[in-house]
Amino acid sequence: MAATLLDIAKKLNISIATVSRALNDRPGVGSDLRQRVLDTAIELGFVPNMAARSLVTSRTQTVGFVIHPFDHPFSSDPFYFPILMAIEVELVTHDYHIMLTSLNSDSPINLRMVDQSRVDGLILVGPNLNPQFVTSNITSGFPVVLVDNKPGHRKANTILCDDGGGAYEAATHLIGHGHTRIAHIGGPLDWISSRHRYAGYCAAMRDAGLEANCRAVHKESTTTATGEKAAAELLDSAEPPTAIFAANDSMALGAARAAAARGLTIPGDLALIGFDNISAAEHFSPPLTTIRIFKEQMGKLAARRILELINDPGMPPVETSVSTELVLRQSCGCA
Amino acid sequence: MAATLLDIAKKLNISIATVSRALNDRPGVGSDLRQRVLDTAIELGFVPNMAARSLVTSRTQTVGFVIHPFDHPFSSDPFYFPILMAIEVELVTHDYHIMLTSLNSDSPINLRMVDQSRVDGLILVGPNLNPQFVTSNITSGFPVVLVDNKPGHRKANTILCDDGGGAYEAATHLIGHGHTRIAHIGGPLDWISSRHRYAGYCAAMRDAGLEANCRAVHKESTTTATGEKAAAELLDSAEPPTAIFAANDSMALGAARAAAARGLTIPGDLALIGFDNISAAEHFSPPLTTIRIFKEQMGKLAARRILELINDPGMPPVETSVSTELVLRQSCGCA
DNA sequence: AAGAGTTGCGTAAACGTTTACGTTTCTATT
DNA sequence: AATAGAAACGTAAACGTTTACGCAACTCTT
Repeated sequence: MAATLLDIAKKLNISIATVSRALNDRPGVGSDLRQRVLDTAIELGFVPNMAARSLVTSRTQTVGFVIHPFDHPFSSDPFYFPILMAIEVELVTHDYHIMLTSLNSDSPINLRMVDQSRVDGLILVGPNLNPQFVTSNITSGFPVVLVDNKPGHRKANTILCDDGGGAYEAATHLIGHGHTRIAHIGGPLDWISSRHRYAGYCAAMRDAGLEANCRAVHKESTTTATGEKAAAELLDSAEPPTAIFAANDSMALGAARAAAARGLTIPGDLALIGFDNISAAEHFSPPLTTIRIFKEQMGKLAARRILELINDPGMPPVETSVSTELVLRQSCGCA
Repeated sequence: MAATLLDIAKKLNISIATVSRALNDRPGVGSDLRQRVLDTAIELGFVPNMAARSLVTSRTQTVGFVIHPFDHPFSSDPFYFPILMAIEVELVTHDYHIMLTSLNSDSPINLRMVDQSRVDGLILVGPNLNPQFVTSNITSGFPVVLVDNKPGHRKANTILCDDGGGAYEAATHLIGHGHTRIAHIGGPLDWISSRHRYAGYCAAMRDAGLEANCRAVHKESTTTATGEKAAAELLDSAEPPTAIFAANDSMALGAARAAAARGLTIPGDLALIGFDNISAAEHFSPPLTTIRIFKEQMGKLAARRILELINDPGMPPVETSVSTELVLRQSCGCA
């Protein structure tokens, strides 16, 4: 059905080699003939067959996007969807496609996608991927970039947001409102983002001389329910905090629930800042102050990085951190 | 690097044809030899090269997932992400992969994905896809299934949720609470889901003898802001409604804002029901009564349908509707 | 004007499968 | 025991590209 190189060649009484050269503008074909090839190519609606091409070039012009299927770490909002779409938009401008695969903890370490040589590179997303899987891939020499994940022991191409900086800014802002007993509700400490956010919080407290007041509780999940539970522990303790910085918006909303259950008003009795800027944050009452993550930017950078690696696999690893933004609303105590 | 059929053949002193037959368990190879082939295949870590295979079979074992890049119709929650993941999970059990592509309104009608014969079928998702693109694809004979979309004039393989039934149940529930002046805030009427939800609402009113009280406003977007605007119009009118059924949760939250701005309490002065059951609905105060959509089920069905079509392209089109569920919380007036 | 270099094109092999068609060997029928 | 048929395996072509190599016909130097 679809036109092939041979169809064009026969129509012009030339060889398929010349046709191929003309279409891939490689040297070795006269400019007049080249033009005639181009013309009849569009006339016949020619589109190169990818299977044939990649059989000989061993290039597929496809990158794999690997994600944990139930991975909505810092919110029940699908966190990674905007990143995925941004990657796709960027890749498509370079004639690349994206192949999706989910990988839960008990999946085999090897991806069929790469074994069958369906992809030229891999973008691994999220902190919940099997660490053994991650390291085995980044040491394989196969082009890999990590998003929101980072192996501790080895350099890798990584795209993160500035979790530490964002957390520092959030905590500092609460300090600026006059709070001294500021607590932190964090995520699992084996997530790089949780560690960085916690570290940013600690640094801010230290720089303000409030080191002794540091108070953090880390849970294994980051849902609203666990946020509520964590806040309950803090609020029911001997010296309850007057402000809470939660590692994500969902937990911040949970904290607000715990506060409401104890008759505490926000931000009067308890100031609150989250992280992520999910859609619910804006519509909450009071509207939730939070840290915005530029996910589109992260996706774009991930896409560009993987393309660079594919074209030059020898490049040394680079870690990239995208800045965050404090978005002020009312839960922190601002007007 | 990767082992090929020839490697196995040489190791066993047989021909690649026999190896291929053994691995694809086709007849024509003795059971003892077949076993030895299987053994050395896993010994050498053989994985068939997809490019070579699909070059000769013209099958890629891949389906394309097409989505409008800024398509988060019934909420700012990425609506289609759970559907996408469910499709992937179902396809992977059948050794199929999924290739993602975004298609905005000004994209060319033809998908590179299919022209380059990278996919065996297409799943088109969402109401915002170019209608010309949709119809040109479903008439092409190429396997296509639609999700949350349906061409008016022609039969197609379609997966919808029971928008009409869900809306009917929502409106009927409000009527059960004693309301008579129930308004509807709807989405764009060129979306099939908007039309069905509107129709369900109308049917419920009619069946209750409240036909004369029907009152609907449709906007071009479905964000919180437009929900607020629509509710404002309704609440500021001569005979304001005592209950509102919104076509999605985001608009319902907007309506709650408009109510709050007018000093109206929920559900006392204004009862409210949404649609979708987004995460924010549960954490809103009061918690939002809404209609739950079984997106995972929709994805699973879409995946199965496309596989059926790929294996038998001649099958007559089937329209599937997944039932919805009323989830009762407080915004409707329930305890 | 003879040699060297360049340009334009064709020939053919290669990528790793699947599969139609032969050929041999085995089993079953008479 | 002779023959037919089935079963087991090999040969080779095909899928649609890319690309190394070869061979002309030019263009340029001296």
